[in-house]
Amino acid sequence: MTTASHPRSSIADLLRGKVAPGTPVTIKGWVRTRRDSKAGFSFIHVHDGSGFHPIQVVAPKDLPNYESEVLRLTTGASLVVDGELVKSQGRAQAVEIQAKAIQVLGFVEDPDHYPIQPKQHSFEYLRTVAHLRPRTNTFGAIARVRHTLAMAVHRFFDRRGFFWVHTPIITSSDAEGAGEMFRVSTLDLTNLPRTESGAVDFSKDFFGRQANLTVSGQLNVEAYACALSNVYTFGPTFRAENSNTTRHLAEFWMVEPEIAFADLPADADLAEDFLKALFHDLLEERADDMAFFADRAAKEAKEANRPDPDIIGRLQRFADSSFERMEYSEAIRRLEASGRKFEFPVRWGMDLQTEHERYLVDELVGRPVVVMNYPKEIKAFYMRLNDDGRTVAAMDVLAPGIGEIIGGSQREERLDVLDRRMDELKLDKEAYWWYRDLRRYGTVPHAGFGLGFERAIQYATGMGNIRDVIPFPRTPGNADF
RNA sequence: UCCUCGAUAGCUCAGUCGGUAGAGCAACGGACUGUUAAUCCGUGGGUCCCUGGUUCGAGUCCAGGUCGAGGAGCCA
Repeated sequence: MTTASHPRSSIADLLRGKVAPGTPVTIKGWVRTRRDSKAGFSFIHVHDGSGFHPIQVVAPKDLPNYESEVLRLTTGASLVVDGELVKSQGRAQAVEIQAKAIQVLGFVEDPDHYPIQPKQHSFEYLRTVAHLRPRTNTFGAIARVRHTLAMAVHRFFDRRGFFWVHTPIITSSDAEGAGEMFRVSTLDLTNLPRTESGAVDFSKDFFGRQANLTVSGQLNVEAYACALSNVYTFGPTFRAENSNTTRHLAEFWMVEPEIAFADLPADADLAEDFLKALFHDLLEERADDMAFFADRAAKEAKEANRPDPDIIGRLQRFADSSFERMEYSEAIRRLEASGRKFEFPVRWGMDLQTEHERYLVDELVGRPVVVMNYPKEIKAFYMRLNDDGRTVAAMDVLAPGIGEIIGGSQREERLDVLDRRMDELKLDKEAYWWYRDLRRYGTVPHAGFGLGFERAIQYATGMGNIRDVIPFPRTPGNADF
């Protein structure tokens, strides 16, 4: 019996009723649990990742390998089941598979030490077995949700006539201002070439100059927006910050649309439509997984004596209600009028701290808030200077319970103003020669934003730690797997 | 990077006043049952994170270190 010749049914399809009871079927997957009945058969829950739920296989004792193999199956073992889809006599499921033959592909060596047991594990522990954690309910669900959201990103932009631009992973921009960068080099670290003055001679390096991993595709994608009008980039992004939090990764994925002939309000509208479309599609396409996350979050909240976050209702409301728009100056006024004692005192000109964002979103408004037009001192050089001369057309989208999920701006399209800003910040204009060219040759108003993809997944699933919504997380001191 | 907390069986944890190691789950053996992370009985399983110190004696106290988590900052 060769497994390759068997057509394989997806367990999700079988449970969904795509196949009529009485039909012969073959499934392939991994054992979740096994229960034996002395009445003459075993129940095996088999999972193949196609959906949230496993399917129950009934293995009768007259199978030739019942004693020798079926009774030795433990959690994690892989197998092929040939049988018939039948209506279940049990209560917990509509259909099950009456096995005619079971072929074990792989037993679990040393079941006593198999890291994934049919019980609740701590996420902290599962991070140490990142290669096996996708076999759990939670991480399987996250993988499917992640995929669905990624597809929804592409679908949203495609339908609106945006083009996906593959911006480079390796860049030579040395001061994009978005954070510390990882160096890319082929130099021999034990024997570095030196210039006459003793500095490292990067002209001998692979690219003939210093190179780094990208911290943002924005500057590059602007070039394509100034030619194709509506574009976006979606790919990995790298920050060498020593951040140890539940919402930072050294390697994460970012979605960055860029729209030409657009101002900040248009940018905010796009961000709102975009997020709503993502969550709408997610609720529609991954109901089984989302029900699991909602249950989990509800149970967790109950144990901690907190109100149920109501993951699904929250996303539905998110998708149905409009985002609040608020000027930065207005946000400051509201914070000052709150009567709250904040750890960081509120004054115009400061950046909003986590505690301030929480108050605005969770307590004051209760739904997503777009804060717009920040003081220029706390924002990047490329953001468009407003007529008041002291604010720039920047925005942050703050989501309840998670904080900043999107950061964006209208870009400075006036060369003279851009140059003045770069001078103020002592940036090397030569290094940005091509970025400045975009303003010299047929400049247009344009705007864009960046969505932290993992943060969107966190918000959608209620997962507390960003390291648990990416398959193999990279954080300071950790690049295992 | 700063603050706080933690590390004991495969996993989750308990371990009193410093006196030489425990539970639940998992595994293994058995009983029972169209079972549902089944249930019941039994068995095996330990570098108590590392190094040093105090002590007759350290899982427990002290010092240093390693690793992890939560919060803050940076940000997406």
